[in-house]
Amino acid sequence: MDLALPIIKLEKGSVEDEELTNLNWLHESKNLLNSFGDPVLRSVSPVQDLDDDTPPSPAHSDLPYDANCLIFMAIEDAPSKRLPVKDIYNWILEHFPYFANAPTGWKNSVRHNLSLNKCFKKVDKDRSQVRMPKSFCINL
DNA sequence: CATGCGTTAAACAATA
DNA sequence: CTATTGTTTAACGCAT
Repeated sequence: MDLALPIIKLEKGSVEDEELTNLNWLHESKNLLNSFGDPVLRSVSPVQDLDDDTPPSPAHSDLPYDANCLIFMAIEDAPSKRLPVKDIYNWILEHFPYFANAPTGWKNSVRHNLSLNKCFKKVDKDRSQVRMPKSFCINL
């Protein structure tokens, strides 16, 4: 149990950072949630494109991926590697219709993860730009 | 069987 | 004062 830094579990380390570089699936987005119309949509789609190390049926719950991963992706996708809480919510909502109106309290979970994990760090405006009061970024 | 991890709920301090 | 944001506990369920 050394530890060093558990951070996200990167498979074995031979497939480099797929998650970080594999954000190609969200490229322009915009028409990702275009096939709406049914309240029984399954979502969990943008990812089926990924390799396959995480099949969509780990006996989990309804969540396609861990909140941790979603937050990670959201921040990584950000223009400057940092996002305010509200934008994180927004990012998730825009990419995963699942959260549109299902669970109650997933936002709470997001905040919880942001605070709990060492992977995310809170930063203030520092001496950069004026907009953006506080944001989270990935703590490498 | 015990421990660790992730998720959810909820009680709150701190700010905006 | 209200709403949002941030931190922290505790309780479960599941995997190791």
